[in-house]
This record gives sequence, C-alpha cells and structure tokens, in this order.
Amino acid sequence: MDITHILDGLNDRQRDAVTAPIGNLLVVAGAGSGKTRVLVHRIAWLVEAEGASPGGILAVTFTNKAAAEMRGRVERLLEGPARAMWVGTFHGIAHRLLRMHWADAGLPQNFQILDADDQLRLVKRVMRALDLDEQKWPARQAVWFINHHKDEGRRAKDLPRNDADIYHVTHLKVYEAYEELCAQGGLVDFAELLLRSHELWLERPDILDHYQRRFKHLLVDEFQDTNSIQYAWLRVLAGTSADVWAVGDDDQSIYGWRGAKIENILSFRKDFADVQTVRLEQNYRSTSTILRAANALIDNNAERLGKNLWTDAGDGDPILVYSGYNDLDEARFIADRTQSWIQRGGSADDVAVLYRSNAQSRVIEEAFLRLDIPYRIYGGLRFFERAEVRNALAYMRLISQRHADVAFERVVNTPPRGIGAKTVEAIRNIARANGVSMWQAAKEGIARGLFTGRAAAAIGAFLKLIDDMAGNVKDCALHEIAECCIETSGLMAYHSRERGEQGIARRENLEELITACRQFGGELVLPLTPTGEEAGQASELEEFLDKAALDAGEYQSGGTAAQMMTLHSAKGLEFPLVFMAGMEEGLFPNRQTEREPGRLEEERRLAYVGITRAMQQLYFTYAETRRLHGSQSHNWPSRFLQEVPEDCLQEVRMGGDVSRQFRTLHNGADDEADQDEAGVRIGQFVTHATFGEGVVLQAEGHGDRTRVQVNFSRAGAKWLMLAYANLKTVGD
DNA sequence: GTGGCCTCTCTTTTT
DNA sequence: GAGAGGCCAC
Repeated sequence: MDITHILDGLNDRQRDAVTAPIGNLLVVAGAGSGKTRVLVHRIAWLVEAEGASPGGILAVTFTNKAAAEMRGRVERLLEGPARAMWVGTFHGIAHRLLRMHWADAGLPQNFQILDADDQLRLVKRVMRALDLDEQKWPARQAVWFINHHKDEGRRAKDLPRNDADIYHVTHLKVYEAYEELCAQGGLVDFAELLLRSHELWLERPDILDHYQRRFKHLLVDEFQDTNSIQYAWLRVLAGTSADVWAVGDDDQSIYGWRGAKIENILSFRKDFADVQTVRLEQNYRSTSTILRAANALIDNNAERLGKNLWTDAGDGDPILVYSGYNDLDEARFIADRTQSWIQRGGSADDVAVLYRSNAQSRVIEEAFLRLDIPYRIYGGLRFFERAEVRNALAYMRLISQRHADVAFERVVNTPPRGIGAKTVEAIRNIARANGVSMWQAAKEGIARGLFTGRAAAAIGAFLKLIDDMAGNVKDCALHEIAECCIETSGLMAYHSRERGEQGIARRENLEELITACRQFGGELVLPLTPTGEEAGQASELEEFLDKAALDAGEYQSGGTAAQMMTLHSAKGLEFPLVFMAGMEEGLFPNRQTEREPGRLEEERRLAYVGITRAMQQLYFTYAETRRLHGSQSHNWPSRFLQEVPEDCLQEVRMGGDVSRQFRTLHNGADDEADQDEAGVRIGQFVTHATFGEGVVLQAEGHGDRTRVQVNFSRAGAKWLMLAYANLKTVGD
C-alpha cells in the first residue's frame, strides 16, 4: 500500500513520532509544532502501514471540538469514514461505557448526567438538609471538595472519618449525603463518569478483558491535562496488551486548578514499559520574535521538562505594547488596530482577542460594536447553560422521565404557577419518607389530601400539564417536542414577558433550541460514534439531553469575525494577529492565584499559551486603571511583560500627542495633605481633564517636568496616579 | 404565593 | 456589576 501520503510534508522528528514502532511513546510537542497533525497521521499510519484495525484504536482528547476535528482529519486522510474507531473526550467515552454497561456499573438504566449547575443545586439542597449555615459553608467549596476527591479516585468511604479538621469533617458529611442522593436518583456528575468507569474496570475483569482485547492502540491528546483518575483509567485499560501513544506539552498545562497533573507525564515514563520519547521543537506557527518572547517567559518556570522551540521563520515585527489609560481606552485601541488590519486587506477571522477572565470581554465587545467590526465571543455562558434553555430541557426531561427530580424541582414552579417553596418542601418530604420520586410524591400527596386546596389544585394542574404534553408529542420529531415544551409550558410567554433586551435574548435562545433540535438528527455529533452492536437503546430525546449535559453547546455560526475568548479556551488555536488584553498584576497573573503554591507558574504557562497563539503579530495591552467589579482599580503592568526580553517589545504611542511616562505618585502620610501631589514627566503641555467617576486630574505643563495634582473625589485616597498626555481622550 | 426592592457577596479558568 | 437571598406588601 502506498503510504507516502501519510509522511509527506512531515519533518524528521514528526516522522519519528508517526512511524515509531508499536510500543509506548511520549511525544513532547511544543506549541505550534504540529501536534494534532502528528497524532492524526499516527492513526493513519497504524491503519495503513501497521495494518491495525480501526476498531482497535481509541483516541482521547479533552474537548468535544478537538474530538470532532480529530475524527474529521483522520477520515480525510484515510479517505473514508472510520466509524469503528473510538474518538472522544474522556467524559464522552466514560459515558458511552456506562450507557452500555449500566447494570454492571451499578446504575439504573436511565441514569442522568448531572452538569455543574445541577450539581451545585443538589449540594446546596444537601447542605440545607444538614442544617449548615450557608454563610459559613459556601456550597461551592463543598462542590470543590467532592470533585477534588473524585478526581483523585476517592469516594466518601475512602476518606478518614475522624479528622481534627472541622472543614474536612463537615464536607465529608456533605459528600456522603450527596453520594446517597445521587445513588437514589440515578444521578452521575462529571467526575463520577470517570470514577465509575474506572471502578467498572476494577470490579469487572471480564468487561475490562473485553475492551483490552479490543483496543490495541490508545492515543491521548493533551496528556498534560489528564487528572489522576483519567490516568488511572488509561493505565488499567492499557494493561500490558495495548500501547499508549501520548502527546503533551508540560508548558501548556493550564488546568492544574481542576485536578490536572503535569506529573502524569513523568509518571508515564515510569509506569509504562519502555517508553520512548520524541520531542517536537520546531515551530511552524510564529515569527522568531514571538517565539523568543515565549521561550524567555516560560524559562522563569522552575518545574519543566525543558525544551526550546525554534523556527526557521524570520524575526517579523516586534511585539507591540500598548498602555491604555483605562479599560475603555484599551478596548478602543484593540478595535482600532483590528479595523486597520482589516483595512489593509486582512480578514477579521485572523484576529483574536485573548483575556484572562470573561468579565473583560464586555468593554472590548462594545468597542468592536462601535466600529462595526464583526466579532464572536466564545465562552461565558454557553448555550446549554442558559437558564431559559435549561428550563426547556427540564420539561423535555420530565416528558421522558417523570421521576427526574432535578428537572421536577427546576420547573415545577417555572413559570410561576402557585407552587411555592413550602409546597415543594412538602413534596420533597413525602418523597423522602416513601422513597419515591417527587413526581410520585406529588401524586400521592394529592390522593391522600396532604396539600392545601390551592396547592393541590396547582400541583394537579402541573402533573396534568406534563402528562398532556407527553401524550401530545408521542410520535413527534425532536424539535416538535421542544417546541411543545416551550410553548405549552408557558415558558416562552414567561420569558418574553421579561423586560428589556434580556427578554428578547431569552426568546431567541428558546427558538435556537428548537433549531438545534431540528438539526440534531442530521449531523449527530456524539462523543463516540456507536457501532451497530453497541448502539444504545436510548431514544433520540434522551440522547439529545445527554448531549446537552456533556457538550455545553459551543455554539457559533459562520461568517468571518474576530474572535474573543479567554486564554484557556484559546489553547490549540492559532491566529495571525493576537491581542493579549489586560496584562496587569492582579488580573493576570490573577490575584486569586497568589496564595496557592504553584499557581503562579500555571499563570505563566497560560501567558505562554497566549503568546504562542500568535503567528505574525502580537500585542500586549493593559490599562492603567480599570473598572472591575463595579469599582475603579489601579494595577501595575503584569510581571510577565518584564519577563519578555526588552528587544522583543516596542511600545505603541498614540499619535503625536501622547507621550506618557508615569511614576508612582504616591503618597501615604495622611498628614501630608488632602491633595496628592507628585512630579510626573509628561512630554507635552497638558491642561486638565476628568476621568472616571468624579475624579479630576489637573496638570500644568512645565516642559518636561509637569506638576500634576490628582484630586480624588473619595476621601483619603492613598494611591498614586498615572499621568496621561493624551488627555483629550479622557472621559469619553 | 408572588413580585419588587433591598443588601450582600463575589468575583478564573470548564469537561 | 450581576446574581442570590432576605424581607415586605399585596
């Protein structure tokens, strides 16, 4: 068979990785070194050169997007569908396994996936039942505790019961109660998917054996992002019979906060037999200036496997640094530069604006709107996470399974229909007392006259509503079911009654959901393509609901547009023009991470990921003052800027009228004055301006030395101010 | 039971 | 600045 097409265009190292003899291999692949390409070609190599059966290949990634792309590229390379191959996310594959082996895994056949929001609600309820003060015991922390231990493979029973630590003991109680509730309701959260399928391996050697016989080649993408349970799962599955081919980059490990273990890369070499290592260090993406910056920055991290990216590409332009006087100015600058990129013949598609936190996107979005530049925002609230969409899904869930308590609680009084907290509480109690679902409890409660007249009528109407809907949509297509739920339940009317833009947006989202349902059957993008023997029994409706939980619906329709996203979601992507916005201490590196050990290095890796997204031109921008959480804050430029070699950088000065130099102006001593003063050098004559809320800045030009008075409207302001020359822009 | 208004807190990243 | 929860009038 002619296999040259698999090797064409690969460099030597890449070929080494693709054609490595069957056996365990670790590919340490730097940013932009063709990682995905190599992985895809490896699969093709296995099939065409090694004669591997596609059904014996399992490829795991972390995001649905990556999985879909991988499958697409493999199929293009092999020139045909590879249905028998398993390609998916860890969660998706675990889910598939549990759907097929539900009984062996100790789950009810119709177990439901609990997404992050459901989980939080459930934990809150557990904590309320345990009489824990919500102020003192934030539910989020309990959720973190639970997930953290599950990610490490520990159930409540595996944890020490009598610990001196009240924090531990209390959370353990919550964990236990939560586990019990999940078991009763047949609920499986994200971490549980992994944990349980790992346990399935351990407890059912026959099933493990079946899959070990089947999967001979395991490929793992983004290996640095695996957590303990994923690693363990993989190790057990591989056993001694399969080879593992893993690609990763320790410098791009940015998910330590949710349990990812870079150490897995090191453990891999210890735990698996004869692991060969291939390094991909030639970068095909960026200019050498950009690479030099990235290398210098990441060199500040102590814990690294060590690797140095290099490129044949020329220097390219320096990285441009812009210091906005506030976040609005920063945003406007980014939009301006994007516009001129487009005017010079570039495409909006080429441009990405990256930031540390989603909250930063708004001002940038507004700046793009003002200039009429098309843009697309990734992240934030995803489609399937929006309240109105979740409400509609809950109705669909109830139609499919009446005993789905999570869904029941969610919509029993949404839209409001006279079933208040008290009544719901009563239903819950009946359910708990009798060990039945809330649906059943509501029914029995009515029959036995346990509710007041008004409540009984309201509940009865709700039960009937659901039953009627279910009857009406029996033979309907998925999108008709959705439509029926949205209309008949009164959700559409309820949400569109909401005032302002919000109501309009909700309405549109509900319509969008109907569209999504309509398209669902067509291009079924399941985490795994089931083969005939394995296809589950689930109805289309149930499959859709699973998908909604597992794949938050990263939703974007076509059209060229500049992209805005967090640094985290930019991993794996590349753009000719990249802006990294908000390069400020406190924001990036993020203040929250200061205290936790090791987190600064992770922030730095995040910066490394950001820088290496850029192909031709990179901008760092920051704002000297920024509105954050509703109030003004002043931040120093990020330390990461100083970690980049100075000769890679060039400061942008706006027009001729800006020349700015700033100093800490200081001040401190209360007795000094009610006016803060300091000498600030600004190149040019400046008069005065206002900016921010009631803050007046006055300056008088004396050539190079200008005396600036900073009057804060707030008493006792103790900080310093920065001086701006471009004052005509102030306050807009 | 509902809806409006108040205050409070919490601000990261997401399969 | 937004979302959640508490409180009060209807």
